[in-house]
Amino acid sequence: MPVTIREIAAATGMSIPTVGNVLGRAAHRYSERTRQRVLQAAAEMGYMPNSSARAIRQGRFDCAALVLSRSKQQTHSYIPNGLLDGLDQALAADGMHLTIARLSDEELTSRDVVPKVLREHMADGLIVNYTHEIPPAMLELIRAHHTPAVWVNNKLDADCVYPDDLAAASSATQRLLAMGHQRIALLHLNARLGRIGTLQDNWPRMHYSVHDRAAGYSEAMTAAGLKPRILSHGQFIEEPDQIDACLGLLRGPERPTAVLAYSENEVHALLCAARVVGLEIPRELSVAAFMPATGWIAGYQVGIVAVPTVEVGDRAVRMLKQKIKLPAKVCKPEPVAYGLVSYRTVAGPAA
Amino acid sequence: MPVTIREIAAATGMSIPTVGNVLGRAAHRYSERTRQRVLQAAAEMGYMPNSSARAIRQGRFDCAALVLSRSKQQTHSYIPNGLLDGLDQALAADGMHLTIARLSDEELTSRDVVPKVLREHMADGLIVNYTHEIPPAMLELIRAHHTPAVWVNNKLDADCVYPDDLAAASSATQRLLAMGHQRIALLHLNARLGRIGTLQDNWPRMHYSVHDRAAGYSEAMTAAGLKPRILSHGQFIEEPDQIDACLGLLRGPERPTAVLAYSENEVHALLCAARVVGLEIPRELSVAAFMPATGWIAGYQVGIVAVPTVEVGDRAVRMLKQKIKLPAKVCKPEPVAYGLVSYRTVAGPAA
DNA sequence: ATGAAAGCGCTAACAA
DNA sequence: TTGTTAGCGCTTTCAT
Repeated sequence: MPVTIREIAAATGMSIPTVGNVLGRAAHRYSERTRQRVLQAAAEMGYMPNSSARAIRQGRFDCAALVLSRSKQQTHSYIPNGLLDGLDQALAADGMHLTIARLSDEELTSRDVVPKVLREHMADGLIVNYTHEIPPAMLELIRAHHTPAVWVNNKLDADCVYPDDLAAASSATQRLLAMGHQRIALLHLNARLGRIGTLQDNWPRMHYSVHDRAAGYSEAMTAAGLKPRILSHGQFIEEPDQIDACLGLLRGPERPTAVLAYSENEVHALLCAARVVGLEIPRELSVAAFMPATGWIAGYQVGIVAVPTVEVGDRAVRMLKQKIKLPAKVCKPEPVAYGLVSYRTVAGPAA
Repeated sequence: MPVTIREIAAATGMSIPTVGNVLGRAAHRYSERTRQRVLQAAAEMGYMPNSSARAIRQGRFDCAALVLSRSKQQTHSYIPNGLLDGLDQALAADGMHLTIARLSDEELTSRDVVPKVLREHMADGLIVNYTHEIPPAMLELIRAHHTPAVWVNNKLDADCVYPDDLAAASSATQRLLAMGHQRIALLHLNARLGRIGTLQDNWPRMHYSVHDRAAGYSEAMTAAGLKPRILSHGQFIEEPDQIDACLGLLRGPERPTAVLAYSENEVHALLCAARVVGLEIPRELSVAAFMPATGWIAGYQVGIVAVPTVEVGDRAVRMLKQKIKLPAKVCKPEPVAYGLVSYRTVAGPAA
């Protein structure tokens, strides 16, 4: 049986509100003696406030719910650690906490299996991390919930926070150009996100970063008077033999001196191919990848274009707090600039 | 303003309990007409039950909290998708949901920064996923919370659920032996988990699987009259050049015909080295790794010893539910058997 | 089959 | 400085 303020009141001979106030935000109104007695009794008895009782009284839950899609294919959660950190930190600043709801796409179509978090009222706002195109049933659910919602990692008309991949790809390319590289390739082998297409494609569409990273890269190359070179599954590679594809790139004519990889996934194959061909990194080949944090891959600490996951979480919570205050508020989409670019496998091209 | 049963009562002319009962578990006690009116009004007005109100009335939150350590180094959350799935599913079966609390080790030492989830009363139980050794401050916090707790992915004296790495390593090795392999090596290059040591080492210790996978493998090899061969950072490899280490293994005397990799991490380097040496997989080299799910690495779909993450989540929740019912109950540690072993990069040794 | 009354734990008025 | 009263939204008696 958990301890309540009533029991502390009984134990100390104080009234219930006195105990509540001392343990709450009005401790200063009471005498030192009373405070001590109450605090000591609370500590001894192991008191912890019941957050539901408070929630009901104050009319808010001090809670945000993170809504996630459920992907059967991926080994790890598509929640980068940084996102959780950013969310958690920003929420904790206002005494809020995070609750989780995962939905599989199947659940969304069959109406009765709606997860509890969306069926009941238990959060002041929703953070929706839906990396593919949002299924219509999902949108409807969120709307019907009448709870402020902010979308992360997705570009929408409003109320979203996402990494600015367009700008990041462009500036990363510019950096490589500034170092003297001319033959820079963009590598995107991972086919799981779906084929490259346009916004008219059927759901699930690819993540916006597929397009934006390619576009940012191309723009920077074109601006420098160079021809973009994108090695991308669905465009040039038919078979999923990634190492062979990379070998082709590194052995073919006009071997690139620098490669920008769409994600960690490409790096494995690329580093392997470089080793087979006998290229020294970074002297003969610079490698950089879009990743949330630095990581050692096959012995290399790979240069990264650092996806600003923490900041996305932080900004999403800030936006959500605004919307909780002013439920009618519609927020402009917020692209988040990529952070410092770290380049351990990157150098100028060999002379 | 969210809709309450009082407003539905006003709109339909029914009493508050009538509405509450119809929308709750006692709908059968009312006439068809009443039920229809109430349900329709609720639907039209967009009613959703307030879970805090219910929680306070019923004396339980229908909520479990997942307590996580915060690791600065890892790119992805150390929550395998499967764990979340298992937890979520088992909780949803009883109308429960999941809340998250992340603690950094720094927070644990300074007393006042205790996360809300551990400071307040908001869950009926705790699922603690602490992959390193549990810091004493943490244990104390959990104990002081007086809430049933189950530990996952860790071996403790009681109340824990963890993958049975010992048995899995042994049986995976036996399988390879049964296929005709004799020169089987265990590869563990990842140094991040800390050096291999004994239980007397200082915190943070390595994860138990480091020891158990090695032990299970060694046991099976020894039982077959073969000498175990463990290539492990801190034992033979001084520098973190993983590819070179793997090249050494594959080029050295007594080249193994099969390699059991501690995790995905080792596979990158190993596959790369195999390519450099020119070994055909799986004909000349079989590769299997301990991983939660199959994944393509550098173009290969790697054989796995499948970490039973879903089942761990499921079992943890079951155990927690028992402990919620009988708070005094102490549960025996539950090793979870590894699931079906899938082997796409594995075959018998070349004759 | 339905409603009246009471109460969960906490907090916000207000009174003393 | 402290206690009294009332009420958040919902559920559970117990009458009617």
